[in-house]
Amino acid sequence: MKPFHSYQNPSLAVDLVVFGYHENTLSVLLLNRKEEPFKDQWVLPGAFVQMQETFQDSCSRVLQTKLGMDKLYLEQLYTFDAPERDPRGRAIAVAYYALVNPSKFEIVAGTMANDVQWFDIHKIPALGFDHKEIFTTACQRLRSKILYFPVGFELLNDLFTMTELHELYECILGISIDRRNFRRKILDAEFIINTGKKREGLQNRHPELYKFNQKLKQNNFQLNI
Amino acid sequence: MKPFHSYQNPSLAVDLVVFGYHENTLSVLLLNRKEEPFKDQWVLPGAFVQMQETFQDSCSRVLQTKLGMDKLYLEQLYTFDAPERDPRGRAIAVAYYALVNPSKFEIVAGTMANDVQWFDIHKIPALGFDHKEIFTTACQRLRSKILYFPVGFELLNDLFTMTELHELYECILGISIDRRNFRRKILDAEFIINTGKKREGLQNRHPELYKFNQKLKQNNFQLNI
DNA sequence: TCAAAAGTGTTTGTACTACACCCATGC
DNA sequence: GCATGGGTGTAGTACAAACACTTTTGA
Repeated sequence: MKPFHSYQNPSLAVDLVVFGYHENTLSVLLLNRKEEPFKDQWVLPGAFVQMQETFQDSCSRVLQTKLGMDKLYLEQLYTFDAPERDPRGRAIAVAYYALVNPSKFEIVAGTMANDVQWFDIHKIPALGFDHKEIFTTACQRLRSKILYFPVGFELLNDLFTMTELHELYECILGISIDRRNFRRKILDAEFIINTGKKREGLQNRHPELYKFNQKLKQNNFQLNI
Repeated sequence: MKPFHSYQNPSLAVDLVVFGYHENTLSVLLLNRKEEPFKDQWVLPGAFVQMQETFQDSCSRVLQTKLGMDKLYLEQLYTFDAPERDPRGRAIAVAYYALVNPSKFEIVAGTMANDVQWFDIHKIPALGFDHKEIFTTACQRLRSKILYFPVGFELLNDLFTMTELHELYECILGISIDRRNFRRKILDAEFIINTGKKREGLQNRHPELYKFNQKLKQNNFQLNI
């Protein structure tokens, strides 16, 4: 058995769409490039895949070194292969998306970028490479995923109120959802568990606190919203 | 702007799960390897991605040269990156799945394989590499895709009867579906169009012939079966 | 006692399920 | 005329949509 020929292989990178939710706004993390190509433009964070690394490893490395984050919800999105997507040469991008609670982390620009910032997903600037397309794909995936898997909870605190969850769904889906029907459906789906605790110290009635149901039943629940 | 460093990059291949439907059986195309690793074992067809090729190009090349097929329904599935998946070294596989009407093609083993054959998806042999996992992923994707996109029609002739379509859905989903409800739902979804023609020369009542609706409405229809 | 947000239940309509009969054709 | 498969309709049920009142809290 021979090892691989020393073919030339396309370069291989992971690019990350990191979603964060804060104060009723869904945001994505962008960094401003210090170097050509696309110097001083905003792009998705990413890194070349090292020979011994899994994609997950590469993603963790990006999140850790560039952003000071780690151990997030991470899911492979799609692999982008347009030959002209990188002016430096043939480059394949395996896109992942991550969900973050920004209040748990503090972003750090690192040495490789001018700046790192959260952008409201409705107000993102022009992006370098084909990152606009990757971003759009990620938004679509998130919207469809949230309907059949309790994925949004990564964006919230461990304990959250029904209203917070409701607002998150409205924000991600971009529609308004009847509060009472939403409650019934999300409880029927058994995505969440009532902890019995309440959030204290508010002006109004103290809302019940829920948590994500770790042991959720496997049968592909479809949340018809 | 500098070109890429001469990093060593993982080798990059496409692997194809080619589904065919014939005589009420959903099959997958496997080839028997002539060389190590996994010599004389069955694997999914695949090829290394050339520097100037898109993944689609690579897939077409596989289908054309190894199988004598081309221009099929083709969709990217997932990118597999386990470091040990290929004993020759680090190799990334971008998996695609394809849908074929086997009666339109004749498979050819080519020079690279001992044999190429259709296998009933319920009776596939042990597969080399991580191809079992790729195959399983493809089956799941096909099952979920068929419920919200008229993807199955690629597996049938251009004109087909309602019964043929019904049997195809039962076969792919592995469940039995009420004939009359199926007809109503598939027509409501506007996946297909009645051509007004009938299939002649049968022993029994001549069934109406349908065709795939090219201009189907975009609003993500969910076929609740 | 008032304002603001949280919790709860009912009615209505639509869509899925289950099911049985008639029709067309070739032998 | 009969066997075989193809086409059609309806009653019951379950779930989603629409909607309003009561409760809790702090000020």
